[in-house]
Amino acid sequence: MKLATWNVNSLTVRLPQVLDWLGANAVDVLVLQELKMTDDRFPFAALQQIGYQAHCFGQKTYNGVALLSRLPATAVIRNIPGFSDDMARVISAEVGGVRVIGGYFPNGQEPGSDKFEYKMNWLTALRRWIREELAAHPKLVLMGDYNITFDDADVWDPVGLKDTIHCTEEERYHLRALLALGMHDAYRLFPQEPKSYSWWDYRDFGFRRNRGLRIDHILVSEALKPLVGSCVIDKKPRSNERPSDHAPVVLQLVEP
DNA sequence: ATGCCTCAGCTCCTGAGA
Repeated sequence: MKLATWNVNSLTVRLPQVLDWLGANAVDVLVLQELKMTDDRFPFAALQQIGYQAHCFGQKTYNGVALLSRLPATAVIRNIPGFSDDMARVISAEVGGVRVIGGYFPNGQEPGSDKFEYKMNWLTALRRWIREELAAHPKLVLMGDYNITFDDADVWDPVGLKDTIHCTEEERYHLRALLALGMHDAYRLFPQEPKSYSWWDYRDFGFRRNRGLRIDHILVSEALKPLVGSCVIDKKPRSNERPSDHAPVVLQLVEP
């Protein structure tokens, strides 16, 4: 079973690239972030034609997430139960015996801002919910655009970007707290090239100079950890014409 | 350089992203 996450930064613009990518990468589940479209514009038909059913949770202009799968997805939940939120950031479902959660974590803008406080509250609510979900569904994957780096290895300029958004101790505390629930950063279960990132700024030739951050993550539960065969960042789509600024991250689960 | 790029929309500028 292959699962992937990709922040597409507008599905309207990126749909052809998503269809191409799915044609070349036979994943079973793909979660998307930053659709930037309402549900009535979601391309169900185009995805169905290439063998994917989809559940979406859209929003005008900002945010918006979706879960695509070959097998039926059941018990679909939108956003974090019990956490009132007017932004569409989370979609989750049961697929092939695995609880799959796709999330577009808040950006946070700047430490000390209202948006940063919202990010902290959102992360606290997420963790409370994930703790419950893990108890009910031991085989769980939490993936998406976390908008947080784990440590300096995830940052192209750890000195210059110290304590800036995505790199603060407060944000990283919440990432480690998810690990403390028994989750594992699938990417770091394997040796990886140094300076591996999942996002590069559009400005100043960020991708060409590999000035990036690793902020898109796949966390797997204890029960799934032994089944993780590989976890890779696919940098190819970042070289497309009109690319998303994020690359897809792909997880391979093997049979037990 | 409170910009550099990209996207959406109350679209020829602004807000937001990261």
